[in-house]
Amino acid sequence: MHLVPADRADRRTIDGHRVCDAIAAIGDAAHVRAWADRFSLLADPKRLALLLALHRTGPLAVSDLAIATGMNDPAVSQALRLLRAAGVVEGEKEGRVVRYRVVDRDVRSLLEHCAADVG
Amino acid sequence: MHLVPADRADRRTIDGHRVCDAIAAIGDAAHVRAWADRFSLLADPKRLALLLALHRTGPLAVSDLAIATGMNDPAVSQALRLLRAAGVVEGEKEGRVVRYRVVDRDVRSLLEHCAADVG
DNA sequence: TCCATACCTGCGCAGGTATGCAGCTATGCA
DNA sequence: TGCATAGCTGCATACCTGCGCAGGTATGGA
Repeated sequence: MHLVPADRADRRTIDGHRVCDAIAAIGDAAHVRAWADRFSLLADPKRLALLLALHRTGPLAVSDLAIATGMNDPAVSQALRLLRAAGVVEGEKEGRVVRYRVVDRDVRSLLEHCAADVG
Repeated sequence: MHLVPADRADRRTIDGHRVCDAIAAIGDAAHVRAWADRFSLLADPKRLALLLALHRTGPLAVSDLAIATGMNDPAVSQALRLLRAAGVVEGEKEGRVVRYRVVDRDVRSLLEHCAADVG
């Protein structure tokens, strides 16, 4: 197995075969980037709080989210815009109220995972 | 249940009781922050690649990680310093070679989770 | 002693991102 | 028609973070 790209094939290795294993372990760069982006969305305490609230109590209005998290309305709106653009949440309009919910399967299971150790 | 803090108790709610549910769902602020920090460590493609390599192929030397990921040595070293400070990885020195491995339980299961959908 | 290797650290730059404020659109009600 | 509410957007600022470069420390061998 010669998985080391040509541009760095001349560099000295410590454990030669392990480098190839590592390259195989990392896999596709696009895949890694996609997951990094996903983690990035959860990396902000405000956004994570919003997502936890949405995930565990179901559809919630923007201003209710603002009250629950202590954020102001525009901040909530902007966070939701980001999450909406990434396909993580979706909003349903009912009169002048928009209720959001989490729709991304992977993010949902990550939220489960991080809510699990609360007890 | 009156979980809404005093400083925002006067604000109008859409679904009053759901706000309290949401606050309960979010839980302790320190806990949310801790998880956000964890996600933050995985939010960079380079760091995630390093962690995937370490997690799936076991202890690896710094320069081997550099070759496997295409990063230069200082970049790898700096990323590992961050992860070490957070208690995610640990390095074992053997002569002049330092081999790192992932030691954080939660991060390990997150890595499993994101490696799972590769197939 | 001298040198090469393996790794670490500090510094500065460039790019991204959160945050607050002001203002806008749209809906519902009188 | 007029007004209040729910939500969205744009902009400016400050901050954070990744990244490369130069240089430093420690180990091993000649």
